[in-house]
Amino acid sequence: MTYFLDKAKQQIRESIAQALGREIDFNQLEITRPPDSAMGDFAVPCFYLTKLTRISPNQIAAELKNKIKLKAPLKSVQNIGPYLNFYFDDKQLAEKVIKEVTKGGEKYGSLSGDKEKVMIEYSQPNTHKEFHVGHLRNAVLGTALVNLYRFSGKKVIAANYIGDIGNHVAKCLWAYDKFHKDEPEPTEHKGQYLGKLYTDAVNLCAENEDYKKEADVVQKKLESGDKYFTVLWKKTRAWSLEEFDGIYKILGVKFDKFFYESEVEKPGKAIVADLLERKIATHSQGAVIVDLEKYNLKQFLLLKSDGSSLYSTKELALAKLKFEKYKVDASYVVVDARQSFYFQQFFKTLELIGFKKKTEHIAYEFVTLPEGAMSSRKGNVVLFEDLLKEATDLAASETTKRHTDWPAKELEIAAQKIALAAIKFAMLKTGRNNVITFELKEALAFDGFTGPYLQYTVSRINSILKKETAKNLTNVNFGQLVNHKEKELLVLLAQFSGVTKTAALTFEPSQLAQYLFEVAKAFSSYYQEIPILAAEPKTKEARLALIATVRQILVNGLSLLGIETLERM
RNA sequence: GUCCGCGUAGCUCAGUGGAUAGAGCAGUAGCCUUCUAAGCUAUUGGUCGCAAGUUCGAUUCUUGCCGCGGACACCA
Repeated sequence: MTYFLDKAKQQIRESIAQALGREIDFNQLEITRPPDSAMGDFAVPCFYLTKLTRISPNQIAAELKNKIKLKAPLKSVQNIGPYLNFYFDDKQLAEKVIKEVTKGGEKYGSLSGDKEKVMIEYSQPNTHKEFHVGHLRNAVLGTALVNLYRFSGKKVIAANYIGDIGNHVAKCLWAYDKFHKDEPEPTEHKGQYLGKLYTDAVNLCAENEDYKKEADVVQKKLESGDKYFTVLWKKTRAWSLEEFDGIYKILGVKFDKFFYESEVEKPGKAIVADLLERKIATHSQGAVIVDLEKYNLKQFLLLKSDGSSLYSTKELALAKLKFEKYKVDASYVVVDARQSFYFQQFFKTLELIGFKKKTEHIAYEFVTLPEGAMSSRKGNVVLFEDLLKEATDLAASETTKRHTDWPAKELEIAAQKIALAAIKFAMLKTGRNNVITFELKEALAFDGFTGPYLQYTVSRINSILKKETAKNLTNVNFGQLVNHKEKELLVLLAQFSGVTKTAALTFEPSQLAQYLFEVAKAFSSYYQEIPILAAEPKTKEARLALIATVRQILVNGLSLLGIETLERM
C-alpha cells in the first residue's frame, strides 16, 4: 500500500533528480518538515547535494528552485538558505488525504505484503505471585507492539510464557503447606491470596536458612513428580491463571499461544545434557555452566548444583520450540531491561549451539515508586486491580459531574474505558528506555498529554458528526478547506502511516502516542476557532469530511495502543 | 570493578549532525447565552550534566569525567 504522502515525497525526490540532471541516492536525500508551517509543507536540506556537486547548499537550492518542475499535488517550491521548501496544492492535499482515509477506514494506515512471520512474546507473569503495575507496563507495551507489527503487514504470533514452575512456586507452596493448608480456601482473589503467601515465604526464607532449605526440597519434589505437591500445584496454578485471565480480559490483552515453563522444563534439561556431551557446557562447583568469559559475558548458569532447573534451562527448550514448531522467522521477547545481561548470555549460548535464527530482546525499563523499587518483600507493590479501581472511581466521579443524567450502566462502562485509557497511555507515552516512577496522581491525570484527553477529542467530534455528516465525498468541494489550521491538520494526518511504521520498527509505541497527541491538539485548537455546523453549507460539508478524517486517525491510532474510544464523555 | 540505560524548563518527558531547542503539568492573565471548558488563547521559565575531540556546523557523533538507576551463578 502506497499512501498519498509516500507518493508526494517520491515526487519531490524525482523532481530534484531531474532538475539536477543526475541520479541521486534517495535514501540520502531526507525530507523534513520546516520549523514553521508558513515556510512550507515539506523541506529538503541541500547538504547532501553539496557533497555530490561541490556547490554550496545555498547556491544549489537557489539554482534548483528555478529548474524544478512540479506536478500535482505539489504546487510551488521556495529556497530559503540551504533548504528547498515545497508547498502542496491545498485542494489536492485535502481531497487526496480525506478520500484515502475514508476509503481505508479502520484499516487506513496499515501496510501489507510483508511475508515475515514473527513471534512476539510478552507479559510472562509468574503464577503464585501478584500482578502489579510493573507487569502492566509489559502487557500494555507488548499489546501495542503486536498491534503495530500486524498493522505494518507482518504475520505475528502473540505469545505468553507463563512462569508456572520454579523456585517462586516452590516457596509459595511450601508456605501454603506449612502454615495454611487447614484454612478454608479463599473464594475470590485467589491469585492475590497466593501472592501474599509468596511474599511471606520470601521473608521467612530470607530470615531462616532452614526454611529456605525446606522450600528447596519442595522444588525438588515438584520436579520429580511428587504426588502431593503436584496436586497442590495444579490446583493453585489454576487460581493464578484464572486471575490472569480476568486481568487480560479487562485489559483487552490477547494471545495466540500460551507457553508454560512447566512444559519446557524436561526438554530443557535434555538440551543441557546434550550440551554437556558436546562439551559446550561444563560442570562448575556442581552446577552446569557455559563458559562465556572470552566474550566478556562471564559464566552462564544452566542448571543448579542440586540438579534442578533454572530460567535458562527452560528458555533453551522454548527457543527451539518457537522456531521448530511455529516456523517463525524471528522471535522478539519483551522483557524488563534488568534482564539484558542474561539475554546477552542466552543469545551467545544459542549462537554456540549453532542456532542461526533471529532472536531479539526488546528491553524496557521497569516501573518504580518514588520511595524506591517495588518489591514483594517490602509489600509496597501497586496491584493492578487496586490501581484500576481507584482510576475507575475517579473517572466515574468526573463523569458524574458533567453528566448528571447518564444511565448507571453507561456511566460504569465509560468510567472503566476512561480509567483504562489513562493507565495504558501513562505506560506508553514515554520511551522504553525511561524508568517510570509510578505516581498515582500522574497515572490518574485526565488532562494534557493523557489517554482521556485523546478520548475526549474523539467524543467531541462524535458529538458533531452525530448531528450531521458529509453524505457523499464526491460532492464535497475540498477547495473550501483553506484555513491554515485545516492545512496543518491535513499535513499531520497524512503522516499517520509513516508514524505507525516507524513506531513498529523501533518498537516504540510512544512515537505513536506523541503523534496522536499532536493531532488531538491541532484539532482542539481548530475546534475552538472554526465553527463547523454553523458554517456555510459547502464549507460545512468539507469541514465535516475533515473532522471525520481526524476521528478515523485518532480511533485507528488509539486502537493500536489498545485504547478504546467513547461515543460521548 | 566491568557492562547497560539515563542526565534537555521547577516537575514529567519529546526532539534533531544544520533554519529561532519543543510539549504536558505546575505558575500567571484571559475565554463557557455559540458544535462537550476532560477544552482553548496568551505568558513566565533552558550555559540541552562537565570537558576535550571529529566537522563548514554538535544539544545530537567519539572519548574521558561527574551524577542517578540497573545488571553482574544456583531468583526470574
